Amino acid sequence: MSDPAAPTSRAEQRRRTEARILGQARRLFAESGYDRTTIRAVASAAQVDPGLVMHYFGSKEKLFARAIEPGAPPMPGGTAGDIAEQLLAHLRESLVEEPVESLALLRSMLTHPEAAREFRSASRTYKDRIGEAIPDDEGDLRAAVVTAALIGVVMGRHLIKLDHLADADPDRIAEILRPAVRAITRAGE
Amino acid sequence: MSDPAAPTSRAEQRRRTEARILGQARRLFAESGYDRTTIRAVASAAQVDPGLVMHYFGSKEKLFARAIEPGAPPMPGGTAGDIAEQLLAHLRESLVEEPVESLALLRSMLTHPEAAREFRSASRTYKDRIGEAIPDDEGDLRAAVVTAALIGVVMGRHLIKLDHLADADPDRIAEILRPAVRAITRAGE
DNA sequence: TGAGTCATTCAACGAACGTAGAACGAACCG
DNA sequence: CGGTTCGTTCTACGTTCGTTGAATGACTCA
Repeated sequence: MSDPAAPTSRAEQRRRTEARILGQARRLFAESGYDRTTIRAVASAAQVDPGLVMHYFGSKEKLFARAIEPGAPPMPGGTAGDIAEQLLAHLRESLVEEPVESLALLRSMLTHPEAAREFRSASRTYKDRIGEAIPDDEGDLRAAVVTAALIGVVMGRHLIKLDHLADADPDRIAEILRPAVRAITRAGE
Repeated sequence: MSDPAAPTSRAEQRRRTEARILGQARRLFAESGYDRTTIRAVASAAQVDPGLVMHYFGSKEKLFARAIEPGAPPMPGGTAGDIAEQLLAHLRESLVEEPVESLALLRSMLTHPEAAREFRSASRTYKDRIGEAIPDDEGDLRAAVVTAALIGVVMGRHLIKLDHLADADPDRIAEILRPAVRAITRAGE
């Protein structure tokens, strides 16, 4: 079986298998959340033995941690007006395609304490940056409000699949939200 | 029949026990979600045998259904401006005290399919009513957007407990959101 | 008072899960 | 070529859970 076109070295094979497992884990965590996603199901989806998943990732908890690893959300900056536009742009991106790692985290954060902690700390720096740019003595609160509201919209579309929201044009949604986001962040005041 | 000193009739006792179980179930479902709340934990919290919970409610699924039974959310109506104010008033209520039944539903809707279905159908009539009042050819979308955004805020406060949002004054939050809600619902245009 | 209803408990089953460790076989290396 | 590494599978253990059916004992009512 001399196959020059298929360089299946052992290290390479391992990398591929691990990536396949992690990909299926992300997909399943995003679809069903932490508790309802079993190691067995991930292994089966990746066409691998459950024991192998344990061997590579150590535990279900560690597999989950890897699955929701930072997607490095674009840090906003600039004036309040700039930030408002950046928030809307980021929202639009999150609406057009499903950000699998983010959805895995969002799906699980209400039921899995570790996911909740991860999300809180991830959103903290994000919000702080926004809060600084808001010319108001309650900038932090405004930052939290706009963050929560936008997350609600993303969840409503991808996870809850609310009517009219699940299949609407992302540009229209962003358009509708623009004045709202600008109002909350006090852009242009 | 005349037992003034012993208010413990059998029927009465049963009603109380059932109510105690249901109350603890609501609390635990709201705290931990469907999957992480066990029949055993509910029974233990209600100081009762797990078998009794089954005997009274039939199954965990049916217990959950009872726990999230409609809280009859106030149906909005009137002009777009009226509705915006009603939404803000309802939001304020949901921020001051934790609406346990609603939280049980919200906490579980991302991971429990039945809860998701229940939430979608519950929010449907709610959104429809809002959509009708919005003077716009995309009123339905605007209704869905404002609903999702407000849910995000309630979740951010009670379930995720975002900094600055979890302990802020409900009136301030409603105040910050007023122009946003009015913009999305096109109130006063 | 005695038979029967019914609230409640007890013990146990079967399934599913995370996890551990032994075992196999092919790729690697000297 | 022979030994070793290592990717991978197999089998099984212990726990937890939803659920069940029999058993208990106090209340009800004729």
